[in-house]
Amino acid sequence: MKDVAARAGVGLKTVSRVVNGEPGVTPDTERRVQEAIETLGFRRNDSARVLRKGRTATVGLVLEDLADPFYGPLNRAVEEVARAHGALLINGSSAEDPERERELALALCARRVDGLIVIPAGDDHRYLEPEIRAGVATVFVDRPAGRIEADVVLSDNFGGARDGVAHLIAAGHRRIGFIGDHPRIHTATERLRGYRAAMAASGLPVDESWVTLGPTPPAPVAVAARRMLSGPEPVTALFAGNNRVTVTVVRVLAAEPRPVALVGFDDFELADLLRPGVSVVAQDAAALGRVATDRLFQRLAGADLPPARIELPTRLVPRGSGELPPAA
Amino acid sequence: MKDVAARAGVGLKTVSRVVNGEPGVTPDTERRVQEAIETLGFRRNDSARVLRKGRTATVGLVLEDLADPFYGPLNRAVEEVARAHGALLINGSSAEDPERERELALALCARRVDGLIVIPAGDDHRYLEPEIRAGVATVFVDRPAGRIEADVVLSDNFGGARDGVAHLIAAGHRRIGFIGDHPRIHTATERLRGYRAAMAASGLPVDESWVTLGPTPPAPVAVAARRMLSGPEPVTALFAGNNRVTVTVVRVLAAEPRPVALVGFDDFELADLLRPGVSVVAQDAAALGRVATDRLFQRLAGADLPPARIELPTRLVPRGSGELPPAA
DNA sequence: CTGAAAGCGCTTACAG
DNA sequence: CTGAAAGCGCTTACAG
Repeated sequence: MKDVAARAGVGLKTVSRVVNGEPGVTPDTERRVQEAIETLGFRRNDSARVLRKGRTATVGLVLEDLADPFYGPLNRAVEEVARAHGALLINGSSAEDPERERELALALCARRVDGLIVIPAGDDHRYLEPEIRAGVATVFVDRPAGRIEADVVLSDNFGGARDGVAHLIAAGHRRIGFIGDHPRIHTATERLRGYRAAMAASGLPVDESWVTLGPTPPAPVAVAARRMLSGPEPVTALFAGNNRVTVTVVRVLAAEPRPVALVGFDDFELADLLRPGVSVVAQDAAALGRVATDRLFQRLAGADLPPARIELPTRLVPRGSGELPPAA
Repeated sequence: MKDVAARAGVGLKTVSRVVNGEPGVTPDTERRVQEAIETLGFRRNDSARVLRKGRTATVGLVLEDLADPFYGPLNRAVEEVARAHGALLINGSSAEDPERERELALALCARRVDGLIVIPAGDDHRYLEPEIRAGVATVFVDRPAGRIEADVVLSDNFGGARDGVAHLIAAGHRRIGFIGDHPRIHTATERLRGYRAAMAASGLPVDESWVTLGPTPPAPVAVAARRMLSGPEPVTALFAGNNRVTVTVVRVLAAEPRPVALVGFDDFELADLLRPGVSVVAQDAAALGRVATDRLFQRLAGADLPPARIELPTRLVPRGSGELPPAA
């Protein structure tokens, strides 16, 4: 910038004005500065700008896995809202590891992101307290923060699971299995709570062998599903606790001799093209991201809001698998 | 940092040493500094650090759509390699708009990312020349750069499509349709070239009504597919030019009275669970991201490499739909 | 082992 | 309409 000023024969401030399109520069001066910028190949350094202005126009997003299709629309929605506010997005995966979540979130804070959106992997977020106090707007999505007061935007996991299980009960099922994520994960326990509530509401007992919470790679989920489907009193329907589980269960059911009813939490592409179509409790991932980021920018705009818990409704989508009657 | 130094009764440089874990500080001094950091809630400002050091330890990624499942694994692979080198990832979607790609790429450069990975939407990247000259390592992925010399990592689009179409021909088809993306997109024309090569190699004529290149939302693709499947001499097989097209074609075929063979470019989840399973030409999206980012960090490490074109092989995955014989 | 001075490239607050 | 001075929060290069 100094070089540009020298070459154009003007002061630093004038170059700054031209670069930022500020008023108060003669057309002639502006032209000279522009020329100098071109010939010198000048490119403004935003780091220096940030250092002076305080704001970075950057939002950080910590999610579980950039490759998980569930987070794609959420990621994109956050980007779109950020873009509408002129901000860029730095994001990274926690890989469901609390320590990695922490490192990533703190690295983003050190870069002075204006705001932080976190899909929590851990259950203790007190490490963010100094950052929040220092002015980093923070919103949690999909799961609540642990041990701190903060905004959270999530789906109605309890109600969605309850409705999905009630749907299976309405189709005549009495022995219904539940396969969900690790109990450390809030959504998993909420959905299990919904399952129990639906069963209780219909006066149905729950045999604890029908319930599994644990890691959701294909192998252990398949084992759990097959176990529930064997023995003298197998379940006649399954409720899958998330999209990863659902896909594995569909694979297991394809190899079963008799039809087994299935409702899954989370919608997924092509669910309607399978035979039978897979009935799901759909949540709106894009809306989660949009609402969270809107909230973030409200805070950045100076709104003095108390920490809120915003719950988005889910939607039951019947497609066939959830309407199958119990096998004789 | 000044406050910390004052409170600990040391110089600025000593605080800097402690914060960065540099040697040459007495344990006692270090303790005093640490205490001051804690009580004052000091957090290092990386913007200032960057301004001084020159490197930002940040990589920028411009892709087409953060929500597209094809790019999820690529995105994650880039992140993992960057993370292994201690760098964070800023990314954004071009939405297949050349102007938006340009804005995004230049915004990333203004933030002084160390390197840039671009999945091109446009076909003229001369706007990046000053940046590359100024030292921004740049690698293109999935599609080559336009009008500049630069590294590019892509799949063997020509060979993959040729093999896929040859596979359909081997099953007995002679009238094969091709539905691909907009001709502005390099992968689309390469795959079409593969289609034509396979047809020519078997001495089969191509009726131009069997070929459509254009936008790939569901509606126009469905129209094109239905058109090819109607009339007195309908195609008996379809080659779908990418995963978006394949999904739509599967939907159209589900409503067709007679079986139509299908091979799609790009693999997708659940392709094996559909009936028939969808045969595809699979490319390794994660490998694309990994190889590109490795190349980027080689450049950042100072390797003096000429611009290269790295082509990754594709793999034909037969699952049923591509092995269907022509309907009688 | 420790620290004072200069500078990274911008913007802010002023003065002319 | 224009510009000189000070400063954002660090690190570098040096001296003690």
